[in-house]
Amino acid sequence: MFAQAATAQTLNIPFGAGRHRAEPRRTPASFSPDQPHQVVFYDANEEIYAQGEQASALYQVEFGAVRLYRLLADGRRQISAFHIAGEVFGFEADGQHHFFAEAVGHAGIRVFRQPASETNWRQTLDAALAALVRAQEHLLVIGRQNAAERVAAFLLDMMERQNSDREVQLAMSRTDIGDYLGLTIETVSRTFSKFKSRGLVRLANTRTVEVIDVGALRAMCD
Amino acid sequence: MFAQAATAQTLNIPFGAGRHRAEPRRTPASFSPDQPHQVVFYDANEEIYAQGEQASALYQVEFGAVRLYRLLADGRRQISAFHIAGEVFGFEADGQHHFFAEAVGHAGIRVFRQPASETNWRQTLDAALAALVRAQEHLLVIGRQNAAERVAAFLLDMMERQNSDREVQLAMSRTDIGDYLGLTIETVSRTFSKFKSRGLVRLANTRTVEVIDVGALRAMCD
DNA sequence: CGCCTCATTGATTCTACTCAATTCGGGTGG
DNA sequence: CCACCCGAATTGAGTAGAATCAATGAGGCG
Repeated sequence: MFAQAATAQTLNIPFGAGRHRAEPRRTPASFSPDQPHQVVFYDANEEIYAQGEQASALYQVEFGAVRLYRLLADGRRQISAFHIAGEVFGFEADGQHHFFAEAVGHAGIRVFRQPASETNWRQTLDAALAALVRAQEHLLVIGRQNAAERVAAFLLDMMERQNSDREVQLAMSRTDIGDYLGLTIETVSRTFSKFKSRGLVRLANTRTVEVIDVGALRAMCD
Repeated sequence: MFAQAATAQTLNIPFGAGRHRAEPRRTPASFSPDQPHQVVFYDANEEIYAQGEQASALYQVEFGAVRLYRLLADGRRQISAFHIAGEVFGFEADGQHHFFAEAVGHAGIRVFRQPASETNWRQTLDAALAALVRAQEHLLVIGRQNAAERVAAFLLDMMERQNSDREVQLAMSRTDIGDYLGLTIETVSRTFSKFKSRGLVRLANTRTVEVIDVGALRAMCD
C-alpha cells in the first residue's frame, strides 16, 4: 500500500534532545532507561515493526507520529492508536507483536532493548495501562458514536495531547483518520466541512485545524 | 437501568476452589497472591466497582462472568470486555477506575488488595498486556467489520475462551452482546437467525449456541 | 395460569458507504 | 515564475446495511 522507504538511520543522541512538545497527560514524564538506547529516524510510512514479528524492544516517540494498526485479509485497516512525542509504544504479549507500527511522517524513535525489568516495571506498567485505558475509551467512540461525534472526539483528543487550546496540527492524512475512527475518507472530509460551515473550526490547510468552538465539540461527545 | 442487588457476600475460601472451567489462553494460569485475599459473591447485574472510583484492588473471576463498560450521557453503553473464569481485570490508571464493572450473572470474584508490587509485577503486566491486545483486536472488529463478521468473531472468541469446539454457553443477554459488538439487539438477533438458517449454528436455547460449521465462521472474519 | 422480561421478526428510515467527478495543493520542470 | 502533474481532499448522487419503530412470540417465575 505504501512505498517502502530506505533503511532507517540510527544515531546516538542525548536523551530528551529533539523533543518537540510537552509531555502528554497519562504518560510518564520520561521513560527511564536502564540500558543503552538510541534514536532511530524513520521516513514517512516506513515500518517500525510488523505483526507477528518477535518483540524485542519498547519504543518512545522523540518527534513525529506513529500509527499502530491491524489489517483484514481484504485490506481493511484499523488504526488502533496514534502515538506522538513522549509516548511509549511497542508492548507485546506472547513474545510477539500483534500489530504493525509505522511512522506517519518523518519521525525519531528512541528504542529501549530489554523491555520490562526489576527496575523499570512500574513505568512499563503505567504506560501499558495508559494504552489500555485509551484503547477502551476508543472502543466507546467507535462502537457507539456517530461520525460527527467521532471526529469531534478525535480533534479534542489531539488538542489535549498537543497541549493546545486552539490549533491542532494533524500529522496524518484523511485516510489515516478514517481508519482510526472506523469511517471512510469521504465521511471524514464531509464531517470536517460540516464543522467548518457551522463555524466550529477553521481549516488553514488540510493538516491545520483551528478549533473555534471547543465547547460545541465537547458537548457533542459528552 | 439494572436493579441493584443486595450487598455482595464475602467468604474466605481456598484459592482455586469453585473454578468452573480450564484457564483461557493468554492469561496466566494463576494470579499469584502475595497477600491475603478472599472471594466475593455477586448477584446478577451487581456493581463490582464504578467509573471514577478510587482503585484499590485487582480482581480474578472465580466463576461466572463480568462486563466492563462505559456510558455516554444519553445512556448509550459500550461494553469493552467480558471476563470469564480465570481472567484478571480491574486495572486502573491515575489511581482510579475508568470503567464500570458488573457481574453478568451470579459470579464469584477473588479480590487482590495492593495491586502491583515488586513480586507480582510480571503477572500484573502480562495480564494488562493481554487485556490491551484484546482491546485493540476488538477495535478492528468494531471499527471495520460488518454485523455478521462481528457476531462470528464473538462466537469464535467465546468458543476459544471456553475451550469448546462445538457448544458455547453465553452468560450474557442479547443486549449485552449488542453493546459489546456496537450493534443493536435486533441486529444481533437477526444475525443469529441468519446463521441458523444457513446451518452454521443451532440454538438449543437463547443462551446455548451449538456451532456446526466453525470453518465458515472463521472464514468470515479472516 | 398469567404476568413480565427478553428475544424474534417485520416495516420503514436514515446514516454512512460506494462510486464518480471535480477541486485543491504541493512539487517539478521548462 | 508559471504551467503542469499527481496524489490527496472535497463534493455529489445513489445505495446498502444497520438503526429505529412496532408488533408478536417464547420462557421463567410468582
